[in-house]
Amino acid sequence: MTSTPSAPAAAGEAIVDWYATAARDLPWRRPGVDAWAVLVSEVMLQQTPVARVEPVWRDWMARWPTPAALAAVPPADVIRAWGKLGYPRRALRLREAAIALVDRHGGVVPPDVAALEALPGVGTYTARAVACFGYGQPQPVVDTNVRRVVARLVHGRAEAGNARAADLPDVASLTPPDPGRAVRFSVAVMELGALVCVARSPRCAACPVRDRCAWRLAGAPAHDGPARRVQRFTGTDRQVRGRLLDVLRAADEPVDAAALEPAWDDAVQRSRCLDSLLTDGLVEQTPDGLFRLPLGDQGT
DNA sequence: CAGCCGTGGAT
DNA sequence: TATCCAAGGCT
Repeated sequence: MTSTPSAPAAAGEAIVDWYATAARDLPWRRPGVDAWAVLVSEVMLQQTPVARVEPVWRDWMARWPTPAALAAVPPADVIRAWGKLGYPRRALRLREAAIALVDRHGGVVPPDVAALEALPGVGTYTARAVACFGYGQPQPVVDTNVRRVVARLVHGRAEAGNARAADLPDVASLTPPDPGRAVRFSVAVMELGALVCVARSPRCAACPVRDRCAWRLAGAPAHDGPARRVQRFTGTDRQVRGRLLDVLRAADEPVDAAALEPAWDDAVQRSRCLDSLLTDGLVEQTPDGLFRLPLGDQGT
């Protein structure tokens, strides 16, 4: 005897069916892509759009197809290969994760969420994404897209709040019971948020669950809570650090402090940012006081 | 937990 | 031109 599916579960099934027809053909989703390749893609995709990640991911996977391959190269190589994806500390953490995989996991990406979360640069989202997309586990995967879909579809709100533990049960309530469909649901609901239920101008006409969406049924009310503050960039240390790193990425040889002056006029801020880059391990100083991207062991 | 950590395309 | 915001993580 069959029980009537709950309304949320029916919505989840509809989202899985939609994905079968609407999914993008992204390289890290293709058959045969292993968990290491998935992990690299997920770290690169943290706060960086798909279109900018694709070519860099291809380069990385060609150069470093295994954790052991990446673990063997100096930080300077991964910082350069990271290019302009942004947040270059992610590149360092990915290399550190590769080293941890070699040291503690036999050079293999572990399949369990707890072990994944223990890796540098791998948090709640990324650990579950790797377990689900890399190993086919029916894990709830909650990113900014999923939280926005849930906010509208389930709660009738225009925008999601900050990430909370309560997001996981919300997503679980939508997830199909069949394990295979549950895995596809995790990627499907992200895709729905990325392509249809987007932040600025949602394309509700193309939405497979528009008739069940609590937000639309409520008349698509505007966001009522406090507007989430957007981070400034111009003039911040983030910009200055980026400029300094630009100079060092382009330099074949170590450079002196004078070579970094054109990167930013304010000497106080420039110095502070250089210090922070040294602290982060994105820059190192040679014995004679010059600056370069870190060579790690092979620099000595 | 609020603030910080890059970058560039779209609006 | 200014603002938004993009598959988060860390402190």
